[in-house]
Amino acid sequence: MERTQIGDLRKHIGETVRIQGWLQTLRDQKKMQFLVVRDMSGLVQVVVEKAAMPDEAAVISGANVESVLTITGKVIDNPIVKLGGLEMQLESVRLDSKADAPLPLDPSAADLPAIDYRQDWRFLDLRRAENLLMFKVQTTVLMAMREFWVKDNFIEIQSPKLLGAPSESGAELFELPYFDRKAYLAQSPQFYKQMGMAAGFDGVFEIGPVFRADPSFTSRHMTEFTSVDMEMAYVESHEDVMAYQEKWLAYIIQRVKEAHGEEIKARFNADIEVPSLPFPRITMSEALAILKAEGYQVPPEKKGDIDPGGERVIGKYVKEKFNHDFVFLTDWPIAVRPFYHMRYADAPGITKSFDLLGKGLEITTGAQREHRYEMLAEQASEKGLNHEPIQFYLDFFKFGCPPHGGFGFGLSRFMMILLDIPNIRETVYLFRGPTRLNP
RNA sequence: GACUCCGUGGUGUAGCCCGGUUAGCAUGGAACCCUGUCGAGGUUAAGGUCGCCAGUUCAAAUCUGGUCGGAGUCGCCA
Repeated sequence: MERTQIGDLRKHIGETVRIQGWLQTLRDQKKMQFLVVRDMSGLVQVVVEKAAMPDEAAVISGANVESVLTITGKVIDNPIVKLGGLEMQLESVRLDSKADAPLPLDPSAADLPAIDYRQDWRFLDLRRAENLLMFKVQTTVLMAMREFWVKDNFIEIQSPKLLGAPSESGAELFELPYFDRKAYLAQSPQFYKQMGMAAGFDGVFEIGPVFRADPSFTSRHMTEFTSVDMEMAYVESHEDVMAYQEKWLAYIIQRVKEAHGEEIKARFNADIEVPSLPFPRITMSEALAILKAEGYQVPPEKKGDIDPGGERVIGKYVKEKFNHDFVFLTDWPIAVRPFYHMRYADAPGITKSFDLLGKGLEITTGAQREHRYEMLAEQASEKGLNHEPIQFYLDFFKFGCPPHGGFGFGLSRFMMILLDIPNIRETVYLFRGPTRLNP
């Protein structure tokens, strides 16, 4: 008999079907057994009259909660049953995998253990309905991203994560032995996605891991995370990149709303709203003025940058003033931007760059890139960078490279703001941080 | 790297401020009971020398110092 999804049982009233899943609850009474069985699609109550089937009842009595069962039985419409108004009358049962008792972590318990403990038992934690939904949503997000790009003839790339030389700063690179020399884990696909521009791919994107050796202990940092990166050719300015990104994001959110909006509301109490276009844009000098007017003191050593507290204030300001969850902060001073960001011809102290804040959280950095070899080389020197390790990169711009721009986007940070989840460790399959390498 | 807070049975917590009887509660696990239960219910017993080390004291979960672990904020960023 084929397996029936529990969520589809309503279509099989009166039929005998086969379900497979976890024993979530067992109420073992003198004459009757009531079991709640869970699969990815839902929950169902299964009833057993002990006297009628003593062998089956014995198997069930010996199975602990979270054991995996295969059950056949007849689907009965029964409005008295609180769980979906239907139940299955058991005909046969097979114990496929017995769970030990007690469980270190009960996926259906009302109280949640601390996040550190849950990470130790992540596979059990992931059995929780919230987490299943989280990854269903993430799958939809990733698919929508690809759909949007593929429709626009973007090329998907996989750039190497093993690097031969520290490039940009080097401070946050993980170093590892590589045969008889050293290698480094990529902290960004930045240079390699720009190579796609020089390669004649008009648009490229990459969704893949990046590694940052930052000893950051916050609710929004990881040492390994999934970066969503894109680069597009023939832009006139960073405005073209922002205009693209906001359409892209609105499409993704639209797809999430269609596929999961109601369930997200029920499980996370988060409203999925498709953002209006265009997103508000605020230049950095405006942002600093707004913060001043709001009475927020940016630490003086920030030199034109904004600290996380300031970003939250800007996020709140934009919500109140424009009723918008997103805001582009544009035109950052060169001091706080990398050498490859293009600068304004008429204002060389300002880059044609942006950050995207979602609900006050930084989820993207983007810019038009400097594609003129001489300018780029000069800006690298100005930042005190040795040309030798980045010469392969500078070469991209020596033999014809279209003007271009792009962005990097934090997948898990986006999941945080989408589902109103305060800790990034909740939004990632397995968390990696300075003190977390297992499981 | 800096700072703040936390560390009590498997899990979540009360007690800590104002040291002093068997460290309380909930949940989970075990056994038994229970005309269909549904956050099931009932009874019983079990499970902790209060992260670790040292100190103060007649006496420390409680006060002090150190140490380890965790959470968070900042720096850095996605």
